Parts: sequence; structure tokens; C-alpha cells
Amino acid sequence: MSRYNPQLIESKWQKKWSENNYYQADDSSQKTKYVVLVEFPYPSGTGIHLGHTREYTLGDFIARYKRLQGYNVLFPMGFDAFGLPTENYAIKHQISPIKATQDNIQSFEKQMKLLGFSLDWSRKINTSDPAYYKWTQWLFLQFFKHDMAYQTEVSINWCPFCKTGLANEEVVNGRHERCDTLVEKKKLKQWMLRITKYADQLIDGLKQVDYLDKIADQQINWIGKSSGAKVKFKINKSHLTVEIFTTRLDTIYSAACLILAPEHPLVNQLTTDQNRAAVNEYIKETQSKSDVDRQIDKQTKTGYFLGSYAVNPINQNLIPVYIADFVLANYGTGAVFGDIHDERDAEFLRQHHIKATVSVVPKDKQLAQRVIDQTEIFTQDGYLINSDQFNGLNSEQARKSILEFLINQGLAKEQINYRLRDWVFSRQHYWGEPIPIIHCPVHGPVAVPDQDLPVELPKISSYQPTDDGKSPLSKIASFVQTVCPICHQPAERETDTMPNWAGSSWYYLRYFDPNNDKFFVDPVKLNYWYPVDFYLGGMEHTTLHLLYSRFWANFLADIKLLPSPEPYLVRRAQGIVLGPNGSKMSKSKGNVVNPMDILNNGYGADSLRLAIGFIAPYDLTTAWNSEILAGTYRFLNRVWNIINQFVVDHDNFKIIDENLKLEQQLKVIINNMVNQVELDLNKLNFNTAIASMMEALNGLYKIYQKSINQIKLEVWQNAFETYLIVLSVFTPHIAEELWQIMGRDQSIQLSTWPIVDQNLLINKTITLIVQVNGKLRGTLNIKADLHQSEVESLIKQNQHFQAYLKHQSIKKVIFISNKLINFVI
RNA sequence: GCGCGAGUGGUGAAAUGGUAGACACGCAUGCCUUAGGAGCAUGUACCGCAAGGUAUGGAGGUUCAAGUCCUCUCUCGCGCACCA
Repeated sequence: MSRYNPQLIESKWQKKWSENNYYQADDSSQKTKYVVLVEFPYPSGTGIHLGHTREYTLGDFIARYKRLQGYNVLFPMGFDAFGLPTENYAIKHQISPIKATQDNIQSFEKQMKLLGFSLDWSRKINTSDPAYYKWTQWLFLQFFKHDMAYQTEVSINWCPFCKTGLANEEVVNGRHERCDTLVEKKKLKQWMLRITKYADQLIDGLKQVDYLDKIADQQINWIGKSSGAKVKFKINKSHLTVEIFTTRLDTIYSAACLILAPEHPLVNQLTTDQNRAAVNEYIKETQSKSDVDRQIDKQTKTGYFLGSYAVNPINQNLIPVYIADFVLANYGTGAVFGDIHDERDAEFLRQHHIKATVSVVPKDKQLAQRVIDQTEIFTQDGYLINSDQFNGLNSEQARKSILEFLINQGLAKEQINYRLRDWVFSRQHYWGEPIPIIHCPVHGPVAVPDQDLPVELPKISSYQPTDDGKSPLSKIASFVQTVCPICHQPAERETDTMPNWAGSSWYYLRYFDPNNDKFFVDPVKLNYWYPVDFYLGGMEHTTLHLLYSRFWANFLADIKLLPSPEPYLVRRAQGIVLGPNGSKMSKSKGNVVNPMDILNNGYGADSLRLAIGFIAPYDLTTAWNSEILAGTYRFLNRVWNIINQFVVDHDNFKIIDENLKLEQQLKVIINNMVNQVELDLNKLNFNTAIASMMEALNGLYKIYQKSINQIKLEVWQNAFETYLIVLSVFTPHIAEELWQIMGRDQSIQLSTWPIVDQNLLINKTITLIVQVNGKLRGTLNIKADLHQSEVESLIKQNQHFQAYLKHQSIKKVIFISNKLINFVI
């Protein structure tokens, strides 16, 4: 009997599978389709890491399970090759990004194959391939043609290290999420996509899909819808008005001042000569500070009085106008009224000695008094005081009434604001899709005609971005100089490129039809495959890739390029794999576990795959633990040994003393396992599914060692074969090898998922729980479906239980058939 | 501060309101041997000789019955954050 040698069998089967194209999805199948999508990787130089391995292994479990169930499964893979990581890698290693990408893709693909993923490699895509980005550019032009892409001079987040603009989503704690450099503000003319137009749809669409709650919550949070009102404040002795945004119109009687953002356009006009010098000084100061610096000390509310006064439209009170850097220029109207019912405002009033009035108090009288005395700040909804005819209303009623009152005078209107900003879509980098626009002195920005797509990236020698905020493409005259497609007069190409999120915003669609050079995807294939049935990815993309790609799909559905707006029916996120010491894996900490090392250590892909499924629930962040691996390896050895033993015993098999009860037991073990694994896989409980397989194997061992000759050969054969089919979802190589050793010619992948025998699930005898006053007092092995009276009489005959019930009056008996009996005494 | 989620053995973790700790790691004892990165058997929450009692971060509550439901509270993780 041979020993289990994963390296030998794994490479053998990987080769066979790829030769036989088992995983190529069929575009014209009669079967029901099922698309399993996992986020495609950046092909960085370090090869795949354990995080990829977890994500793709879990996706592979689903894909293999669905395939055995008879679905036409599409489980594709590609490479998100544009973007900063690849460019930085190329610069560092002094090779061209094209070459770097090719090399890295090759090694990624090789490594993924070593892990036995059932990917359809015939559909491989690469976002940096001109044949692919031709359609990224074409799709961008659809945005442009529908006024969804526009150019504007904006103050953008600028990364001085990467020398490029960033989207809000890429800035984390004031730093660029990739390189951790402090982000600066810079005014640049940028291409923007109107994602804000889809804010409501992106919230509402979540109701139609099955996303993990926290994913949906995070997206809703990020979009940050808030309903309130815009109110006009007239400036005293002036024709000017300042518009403010508030969600708390019920507190307007408390408005003690107006506060504008330093960048507010009216600041200059509202500043009196007397204050001008100091105000300008303050503005200069804030501009020199980064967002992070501004937020370092949230307690100190700096600001400056402009010299003007505004008129509170509700009561005609004159209130001073200030600027302060805690008011954000790019949210709402860039101006607010300051009042005591907001913690920040209250702090501002206190620090600048502005007199505050209370207008909302809580119901609790003692608390209300403290609020009136201004010893306590009350920011919640309550009841109105000091508010003329609105006194006594609750906050919600007051908001409505006051809004109506002001609307009638033309001084207010309802307003919904979002935190979500339009998407800065320009990058000043070489390694991205060129934005396919030509700037004509006469016609302005003009779309590159479809027949001229793709606008290919020119090959250049220096990829280094420039300091002046321009893409390196701007230095290539032969690229820049062109003619206007409308008037054929000299014109210039756009030199900005798209962000790395562009290619990934629609990549899943390209898998449906990866080689089409006539259209981004053939409508017939699109209708068959769209939408994605199951999408697994990282939590970190919830407000980046996931939101962006939903936005693209929503827009493309609006212009009839997609059948429906929501691209992913189910979205789940796998947990992060931490280093063995419980902290994030990183080179500097020296706690990186490389999946390829695990393979080279002789454990093999099957043990690794199993360990990944077994270590914890799939969505839990978990520290890598190589002892789990030793356990799964041991388990596979036991599977290997018992089946090889069976094949040996098979030849000299003689039935002795046939035992039908034992045979039934064997069948029940297998049937229970299939049932349990099926239930668990449907819920993505891979860890308990694998535990069920281990439990079943323990059961098989027990019966096999003692009583192999008491059960018919074909029952054994059937049990082991069923076992292997279920196992093949998790560990395809060893399953395939043992399947062959058992004498089957056809691949185990072409088998069908076993059917659970419902009759075998019903137990003939059960273990009844016996409780007294809810406390466990023992169990009783009895026939199933006994009546309460029968059970009670059995218990009364039982000395052990009698000890508890004797001399007691039984008040009540709770009886749940086949489960429990509880005596209340 | 806001939004989500989680707290269970020495460890990773199981438990449709119904036997808490499945499965696995580790450990202990024994067996076997071709002495291995093995294999097999038994045991392994805590207290107690036992009968029994106590245990799911803490405090209450609902219930015949609570890890699970409710209220309060503590701790940790993730996300967002001067968004009016």
C-alpha cells in the first residue's frame, strides 16, 4: 500500500484537468447557470498571499459544489493590472510595466493552478491589455456622452509621493491608503463621474440584493444621506444673502451666529475693512494646514468674526457672521448657523463668547432645567421653548411647521444632502487607461470616435510622474498632438489616465465574452450570464470597488446596455488572515506566511485548502495557525489509508455473519454526513461541513476495523464513493486519486451530488432529555414517537429518576416529542 | 461621537430557546513498531472521594427551560467621523 504523497498526485491531476477542460463554462448550455465571482488580484511582484488563497479557496468550494449539483458554473479569473502597485513595482525593478505585468500574471496563474482552483482559464482577462481597455474607454465615453463625466477645477486630494490625485475613498485618516503619505490639497482640472446622481439608487438597490448586513450598512453610511433644509439668511444693511444647510430647523430660534467655511465665496464681501487683515491671515493659516492638521485638535474651535451681521429669518434677530475651519466648504452650502443644540457649535459659541439661547428641552424636568441654565448641552430631539408660536411642539413637528412657514416666505426649501462626492476620475500617471478625449480649441472636449479606440498607451522611457501635476504622457508630443474629430483642426489629447478602479468596475461582464472585438459583451451571452450569482471579496472594497462597480452597472442599465441595475445578487466578504502572532501580515513584522511555502513543505494543496475551510467561519478575521494544517493533513492520511485498505480487502472479501443493523448504521453515517455538508455549504459554514466529514470518517473507521466482513461489499463501495464525491468539493486531488484507485475511470468531477435519503434521517430510537425544573437529570434511550403517557410511565419505573420525583407534587409536565420531557415540581 | 459585529476550555472553535464545549489542535496515560514530521486506544471545562454542585465578559429580566430573546453595563475588533 502506497503512502499519501500529495505532491505526486496533485501535479498529475492538475495536468489532467486542464487537458480535459473540465472547468470551461458553456455559453450555450441547457443547464441553469451559476456565476461564482471572486475579486481578481493585482498581479504584484510578490506572488499570491494567504488572503488570496482564502478567498479563492472558498470560491472554489462553491464552484465545485454547484458543478456537482448540475449547474453550468462560470468561475473565472483575471488580473487587475493597471494602477499604482504595478507602476511602482516597475519603476523599482527598472522594467517596463508591460513586462512586469506579464511576468507577474504568469507567476500568479501558475501559483493558482498549484492550489487546484477550478477556474476557467480560457476566459482570463487583463485590464491593461489594449483589447480589454478599448472597452473600458468605450464605456467611459458612454458616461461622457450622457453628461455623466465632466471636467472641473477642483481642490483634490493630492498624494505628493505618488504624485497623483486621489478619490475621497482612497484617503484614509488623511493619508493615501496605499503609500501612507500625508495627502495634500491641490487645485487641478479633473475628470469627474457623477456618482452622486446615483446616490439614492445605490441605497435603494441594496434592497433587491442579498449582501451581508455590514456591507450594505457601510455603503449606506458612506453615501450618507441626510434630509434637512436650506435656509436664506439676509445680511444686515446689504443685498447679500447667505444660504445655510441644517437638519435641525427646530433649533433655528437658537441661531446665535452664522458660520461660514473659510473657502466660502461670500467671505470677502462680508468682511468689513476693519477685520480684513485678520480674516485674511486666518484664511491663509487654514489653507496651509492639511485636513489632518485641521482635525488634530477638535476641541479648539478657531474662527474669526467678519464684521457683518445676518438677520435670522424666523425672528429677525441680528446675529454675527464668522468664519471657522470646522465648517466644511464642500458639504451642504458651506455655511451653518451656530447654536447651542450642537456640540461643536456650542463649543464655538463658548470659546468666542457668543450669547446662546435654548430653544429645545427634554421632557425630563430636572434635565430641562439644567439645559435652560446651560449647564448641560442637549442635542437630541425634544420640545420647543422660546420659539413663539412653535412653543410646545416636539422637534419633529416643529421641523415640519417651521419649514412650511419659511417656505411660504420664499426663505427656505427642503434639501437632501449626501456625504458621497462625485468621483475624481483623473490620475496623473502613466500606467492606466488613457482617457479617450481630445481637447479642441473650438469644440472643447470631444470624444475619440469609436473606430479610433483604443487610445493606446505609447511606449515611453520614463514612467516617473511629474511634479507639476501632469501625467508623464503630457511630455510625449506624438501622443498629445492630434486633430479634432469634428473640425480636423489641430487639437490635443487628454493626458490624464483613469484610476485603477476603472477596469475593475466592469470586469465581471467581460468574463461573459472575453474575446469580443465588436462589443464590450455580446448581448445574448450577457442575457444568459448576467447578473453574478455569488460574489466573494474583501471588506476593504465595500466603499471602493463594490460601490463603483454598482454605480457603473446602474448607469449602464439606465442606458440599456445591461438588463438590470444590480450586478451582484449575493455579496459576502471573507475575513482577513492575520500572521501567526495575531497581527496583520507584513514584511516588516516578518510574519508573512506564504502559501507556496506550505506546498513546498510537503503538505500539499488539499491539506491547505482544507485548513483554510476548517480554521474558522469564513468571514471571521483569524490568525494563521499551522497546527490546523497538521490536523487536516492527518485527516487526509486517514482517508487515504482506509480507502487503500478497502481496495486491498476488496479482493479477498468474504461476507461473514452479515449484520443488517450495522449496514444500516453505515448508511446512516454517510447519509447524515451528506445532509449536514449540504446544509452547511448552503450557509457557507465550511468549517462545520468539514467537521461533519471528519466525524463521518471516525464512524467509518470504527465499523470498518471491527466489522468489515459483516456488511455487503457493494454497501461499502457505495459508502466510500459517496464519501469521496462530497470530499472532492474541498480536496479535489486526493478525491480524484482515490476514486481512480477504487477503479473508476471517469473523473470524479463528472459525478453528481448524492441525494439525501430523507427516510434515513429519521431515527428509530432517540435519546430523550429528562429534566426536572429545567435541570438535566439524565437521558433515556427509547423508541421514537412514543406518547407522553408512555414516556412518563417509563420514567416512573426508573429508579434513578424516581429519586428526583418521589415525595414531590408534579405541577406541570412539558413534553416535546422525541426531544425532551421536563417535570416542574 | 455614530454605524456594525464579537466576548464560550490551555488553543482554533460547535450549539433551529431544549444534554454547553461537536470537530480539531495541544496535553496525559497506555499499546505497537519498519523509531516517524508516524499509527492506534483511552482520557482531558472547573470544584468534589462521591452523590452532586458550578460554569458561555458582568448585573438584572422574560421562560417549564437562556450561550441563544429583552434591558443595562464592561471589554475588544471593524468601518465612518468637525458631514451641521
